[in-house]
Amino acid sequence: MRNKVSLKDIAQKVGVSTAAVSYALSTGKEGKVSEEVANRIKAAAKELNYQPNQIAKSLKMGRTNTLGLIIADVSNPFFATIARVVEDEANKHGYTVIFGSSDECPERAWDLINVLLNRQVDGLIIVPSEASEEQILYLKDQKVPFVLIDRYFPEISSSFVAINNYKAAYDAVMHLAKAGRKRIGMLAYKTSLFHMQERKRGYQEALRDSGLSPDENWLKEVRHGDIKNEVKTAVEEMLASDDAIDALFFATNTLAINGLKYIDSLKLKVPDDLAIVSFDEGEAFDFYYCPLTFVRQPVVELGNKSVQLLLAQMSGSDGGISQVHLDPELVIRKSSGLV
Amino acid sequence: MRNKVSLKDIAQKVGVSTAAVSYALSTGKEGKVSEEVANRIKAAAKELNYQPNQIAKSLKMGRTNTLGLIIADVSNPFFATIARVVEDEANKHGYTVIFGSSDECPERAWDLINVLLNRQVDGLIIVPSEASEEQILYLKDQKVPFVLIDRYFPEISSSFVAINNYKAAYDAVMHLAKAGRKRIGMLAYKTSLFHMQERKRGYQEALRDSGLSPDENWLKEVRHGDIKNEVKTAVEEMLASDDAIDALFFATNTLAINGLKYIDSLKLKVPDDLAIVSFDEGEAFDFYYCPLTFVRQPVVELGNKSVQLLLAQMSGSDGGISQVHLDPELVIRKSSGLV
DNA sequence: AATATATAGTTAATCGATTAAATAAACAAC
DNA sequence: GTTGTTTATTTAATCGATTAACTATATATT
Repeated sequence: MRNKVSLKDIAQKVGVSTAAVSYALSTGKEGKVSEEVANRIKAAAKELNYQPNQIAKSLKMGRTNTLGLIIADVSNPFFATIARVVEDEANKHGYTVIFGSSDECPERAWDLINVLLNRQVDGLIIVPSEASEEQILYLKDQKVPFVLIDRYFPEISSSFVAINNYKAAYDAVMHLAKAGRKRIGMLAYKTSLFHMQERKRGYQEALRDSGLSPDENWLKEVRHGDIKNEVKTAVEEMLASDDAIDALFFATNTLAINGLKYIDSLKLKVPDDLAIVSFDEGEAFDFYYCPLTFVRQPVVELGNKSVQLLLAQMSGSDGGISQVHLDPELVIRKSSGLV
Repeated sequence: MRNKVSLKDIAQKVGVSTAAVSYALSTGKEGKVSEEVANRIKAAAKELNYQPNQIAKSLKMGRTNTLGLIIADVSNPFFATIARVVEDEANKHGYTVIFGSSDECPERAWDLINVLLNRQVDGLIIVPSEASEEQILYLKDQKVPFVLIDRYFPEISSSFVAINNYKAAYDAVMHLAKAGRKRIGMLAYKTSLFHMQERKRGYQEALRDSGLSPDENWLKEVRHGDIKNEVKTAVEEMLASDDAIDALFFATNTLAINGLKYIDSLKLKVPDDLAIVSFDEGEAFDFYYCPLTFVRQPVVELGNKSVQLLLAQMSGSDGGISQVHLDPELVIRKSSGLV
């Protein structure tokens, strides 16, 4: 079909062995062939438009120069951006990225891991989904180089790049408290994943430290399935209780989008009726009438760092574990009612 | 490091040749080994957790079960969705997708094509960028199976899946005319790409057919570089002229986002001061105060069809060319001022 | 001149899976 | 009992590139 040109063809044309061709074309092997022959080989390679077969090279070398990336949800711009950043950074280092989305489903993540390992990726970057601990342990056991990103399991020792979720949530809620809000609600995902636990812990500690006694009705959790309706019900309840919330902290961008749509439908005004702080930004928020205060995650740094850690781990003899925490930034705008 | 288990290991364990193992484990070769030995082999494979090395398989078979996808811009949700759909559909057929973004830059597209071909992808799906004709001709010449998507070159005979851009624009502008608008502007990209020419043609014909004499100031084109400022200037001019526009048709979602932000800053009200129709939808529009009338492209069908055409082309003996035009749909909402 | 040392190139094994062809054993046919 | 056929299994070549080990010159050293 194509790419008929192999080392053999060049060798034949020039009248040398394939070994000579290989030496001549690979950098760093200069001494092996005379300059004159090397030039003839290079000329022939160019003339025939030789493109090396990476598959053959990979088989021989045991490396594919490919990284696998498993994100939790492509349709979420946060992860989509991570994917893009990881790809760029990997390319910069001569690596190709193959990626897939687990859609928060551990079975799908297993499939992806197998597909990627069968394709001999040199390493993996993973946003782990719930109940995927055994996958991580498996990778450790198999000594596959990998780095977790965005999320990790505190009880499993592994390399990861994540943000300080506790601090992010704490600062966000503290900010609402300082803005004079007394009844601050939080909308989170129902998951055992550590990053979400940390966000909830940050929320709770901030309430405590502000001298606000939390109402259990103020912290609602929704499942991944039918987000739209669950969010609606949750917000409804937070607003319906005797002491309805006067501020709401969204634990993720998807929660914020769904929550705000419902809040708008109630004709509630942000920030007067309800102050808002969200996790993450998003193009979607650009048209929201009230500029949102939000927790900005250092997505680019997260992505870049994960690639760098992975490459280091792959080349490093030690195979050491590095755990990186990056600090998010609270971007204060109108929706929190202070500016 | 990992995946130490090869056919050889199983062969050794069971005490047979690697050929026997290969036959026993590949479906469709049932008759080749006795059931008893086959079972022992399968048991050993499971026990050792054998995972076939796809690289070796690819080298031998000359197929990688991988498709390459080159899109024009990952940060554009339209293309991001296409990427996702293509990936899903390809997975369904047992193919993995490696993809990259040309960022509308032909040099980058060349790089990507080479990277993907070196990795022996079995076929390519491409959103061609401007001035990439020679790339397409190269692929034809090399007999690489490929399908263009979203855009194509009418002067080059190749398989593609695209929408009827002329009709989409014609319908959109006709709709504005029927809504009583007399001075309808269009904001497009400055590019020679056929799909954009078609959108402009649709706009112009619709004006003509509505008996509206087009003003040359009403059709503005911006370059990809500094979109934000160019859009601002363009919209400014369309509004400043003696007969300022009373309706505006955006040729893409990115143009719409930038244009609307600027229009909002002018305190113009949609649709009263200015009626709007946009190409494409997007999460970003969900929060726009006035629901937008827009041209909905059948993204899922586009993506699925492109994969199907490619697979057919790859398996097909004829290598025939199929050109598919899908029809977009005008979704009418408030911004065009008719509902 | 004999020996050591570069230099330039080739040979052949290797990576892991597939598969055509060869072989061996079991059984049937006449 | 020789020949033919079926069934089960192995041998060995192959895909394309890399590279250790080897060979054959040419050049340098003593």
